[in-house]
Amino acid sequence: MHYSQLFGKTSKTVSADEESVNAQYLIRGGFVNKQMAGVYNYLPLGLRTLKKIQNIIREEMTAIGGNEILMPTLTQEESYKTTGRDTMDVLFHTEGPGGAKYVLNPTHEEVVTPLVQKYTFSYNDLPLAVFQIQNKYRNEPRAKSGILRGREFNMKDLYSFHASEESLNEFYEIAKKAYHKVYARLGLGDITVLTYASGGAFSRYSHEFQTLCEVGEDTIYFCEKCRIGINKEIIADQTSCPECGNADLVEKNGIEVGNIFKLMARFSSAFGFKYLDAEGKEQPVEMGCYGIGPSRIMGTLVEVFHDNKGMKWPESVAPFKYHLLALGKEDETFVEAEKIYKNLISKGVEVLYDDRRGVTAGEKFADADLIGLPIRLVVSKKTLAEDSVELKRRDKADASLVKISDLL
RNA sequence: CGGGGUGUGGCUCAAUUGGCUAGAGCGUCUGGUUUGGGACCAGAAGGUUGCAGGUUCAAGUCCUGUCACCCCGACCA
Repeated sequence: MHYSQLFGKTSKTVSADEESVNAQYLIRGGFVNKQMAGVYNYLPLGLRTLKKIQNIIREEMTAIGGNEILMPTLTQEESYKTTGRDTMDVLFHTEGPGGAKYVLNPTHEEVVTPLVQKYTFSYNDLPLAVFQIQNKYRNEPRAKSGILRGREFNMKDLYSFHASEESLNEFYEIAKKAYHKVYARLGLGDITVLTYASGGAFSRYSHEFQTLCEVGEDTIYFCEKCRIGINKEIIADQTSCPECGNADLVEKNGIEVGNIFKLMARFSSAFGFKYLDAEGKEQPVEMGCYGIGPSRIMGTLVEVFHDNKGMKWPESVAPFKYHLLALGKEDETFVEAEKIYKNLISKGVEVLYDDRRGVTAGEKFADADLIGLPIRLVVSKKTLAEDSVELKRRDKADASLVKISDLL
C-alpha cells in the first residue's frame, strides 16, 4: 500500500478528553475514528488489524469444530420475552411498521437457540458448535476507555449444544485450550490468565480470560504458582487458588478479554429445545457460550504494547509487516524504493510504503513510530550509496544496513 | 443512573470585572527555500462560539432548559 493512497491520516494531537492510551494512539494513528461515545469507524489500518485478530480467532474456533455462521443484528422483541431478558437495561429497542418491536442483539442466545433447534432432533445431531463474528449492541450507561468498552463492538461468540453435561464439560475444556492458543498467537499469552468468575445460577464458576494490565478495570487475585486468577466479585466465596489451594494471592488489574460460560439448559428450556435420546425419550439440551471481543482485543494490544512514541504491534496482527520509508528529494531514491516495494509485495510480503514527497524525514519517522509496524525499512541517498536499506525493528533501538539483494 | 468537568474554524487551545472587526498554533491551499527525527519564509481560505430561549445599550462570557463529550462511581448474561 502506498501511504499517499491510504485513507486516514495521522495526527499530532488528539482531544485532551481522550485519556485512554488506546483511544489516543488509535485515533492519532488513523486506525479508528470516533463517531460518538462508544461507537467507532474503523479506517483501513484499524480494519486490517481487526481482521487479523478475527482471523486468528476464526482459525482456532474452526479447529475445534466450530461452524461459522452469521446471525442478524435485528431480532424480534418476543424472543427476549421468551427468556425474560426483554427488561435488560442494556437493550437497544427499535420499532418497525405497525408498532412491531425489535431489539439490537447484545448477545445471541435468543437467536442461536431457536435457530439450532430447527435443525436438531436427536442425539445423533449433537454435540454441535456454531460461532459468528459480528457486532453487538449494548446501551452501556457509560461507554469508556476508547474501544475497550463500546456501545457497539465486535464480538466472536461461539455456542455449543450437547446431549449431556459430560459432553458440555468435555467441550468446555477444549474451548478453554483453544482460547489459550488464541491469546498466545495474539502476543498476549504470557500476561493473559484464566480467571474464575461468577457462574450464575447453573454452575459454580464461569471462566474469564484476563490480560494483566495496569489500566484494566477488573480486579483479580492472582496465584503466581498456577497463573490462575480469581475475580474480585467472588473473592468472598473463594479465598484461595481453586487449583492448588494457595491462599497467598496477589491483587492485580486485568482487562477481560474473553469469557466462557456453561449455560446448561437456561436458554434451551426457555425455547423448549429438546432432543430424543437413544430410547426415544425427550431430553434437555445443554449449552455453553464462549465470547471474545476482537475490538476490545485491539484496544488491549495498544494498552499493552506501546511506548511514548506510539504503538508497537505484534507481527501477527500488525496491519502491515514492513514500513518502507523513502527519504530525501532525489528521484532516484523514490524510483529505487518503488522497486523494492514492488519486489517485496510480489513475494507476498505486506508493506506500507511511505512514498510522500516533500515530507521531512522527521515527520516520516514520527509517523512510523506512531503506526508501529514491526519493521521499518529506510531508503535514502545514504543507504543507496551502500546498495542497502536501513532496517530497524520497532521494539529495538538499533538499526542496521542490509544489502538490497539480501533483503529480497 | 449519581457526582465532577468540558463544548469556540478540520484538529489542539486563547479571549481580563459582560465591551471594539472572536485570536494563535497545527493542518489545508499558493509561491519559494529545505530534505536522516514533526524544518523555514511569504501569502490565502476557513467561525451564525453545541442547540433553544432569556437578561442587557451590549453575551463566547450571565441565567434557564436541552443535547453531546470526558473522568470517578454504580451497572456490566
